[in-house]
Amino acid sequence: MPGRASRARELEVADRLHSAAIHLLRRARRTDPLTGVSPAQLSALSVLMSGPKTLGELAAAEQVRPPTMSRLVSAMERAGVARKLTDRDDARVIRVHATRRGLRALSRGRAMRIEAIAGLLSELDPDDLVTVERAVGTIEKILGQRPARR
Amino acid sequence: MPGRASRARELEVADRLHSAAIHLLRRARRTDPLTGVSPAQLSALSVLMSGPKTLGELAAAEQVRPPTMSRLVSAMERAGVARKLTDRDDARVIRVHATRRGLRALSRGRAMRIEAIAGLLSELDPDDLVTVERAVGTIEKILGQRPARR
DNA sequence: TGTAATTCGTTAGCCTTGCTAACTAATATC
DNA sequence: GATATTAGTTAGCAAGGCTAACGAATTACA
Repeated sequence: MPGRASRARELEVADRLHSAAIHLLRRARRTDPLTGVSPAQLSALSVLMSGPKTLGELAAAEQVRPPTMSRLVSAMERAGVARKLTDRDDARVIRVHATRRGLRALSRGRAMRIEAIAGLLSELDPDDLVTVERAVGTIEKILGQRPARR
Repeated sequence: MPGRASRARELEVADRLHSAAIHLLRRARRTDPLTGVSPAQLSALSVLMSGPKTLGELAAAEQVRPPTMSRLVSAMERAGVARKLTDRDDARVIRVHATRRGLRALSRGRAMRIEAIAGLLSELDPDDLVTVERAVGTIEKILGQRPARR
């Protein structure tokens, strides 16, 4: 059983990990305005990439409330990056599709973010890159263990 | 000189790092509504923990524009978590201090986020924790942050 | 079958937090 | 002493989060 010392270690690493994640994402987001599509829209589009979703599913995937997603999707439709279609079997349900234009914007925006982070990583020597890669795998693992809930 | 292969590696790691950071922060943010202090205020307070900063320094540290920080600090002052003092030697300069109450709010609110992340880390075996710790140090380095607390 | 409960999404209205442009006040420079 | 620069503020806009309250569609069931 882990004792007090490892608990303190976990807290300290958690603190720094938290901070690093915040600052990393801030850095990555700097390129977003160049896409013409907002960060929230890009994020929603990335969910839609795997296929149409109902509005509620999309809200759950993005961990926002239905009204927030409703407004976001309306804006996306106005921007021409998504379309709303009423479900054939249940007229309460709205199915949201990414348009071709939306998918193009997604890959453009995403590429810029990834590019920004990759640019930072290119400053690392190979050993450090391996360390980061392993840590990411580890974090993916612990995030996957407890499914998102709300 | 690094070749094509390492470039591709960097892009792949960047992609996964980006995604991991997003999901990690989503998880951490779930506790925010319980704090009573807004996320932006919490983040600014954490910078002030190491001592007073000028408004400009604070804006730079938080990677926001001066007007954004100006308004945030005013709100923090109204909320009693920070105070603004004019510099003795240069009357243009505002020095921002965290109040005792601000520091208490910081430890309360931040503790919950850190707690959430530490809870995830506690599922790791010691080797994996070491890997994450080293990777965080690496990322701090390329972001140009102090490896110290935040 | 007809009424009541539930579900899905929207509308309205609020708050926080980004931004730029344009300003004031203070300091530095020449 | 005039001018330029610097620090911060004000005003006004937009995005994106929330809750409360609502309408429409569907489901459950007496």
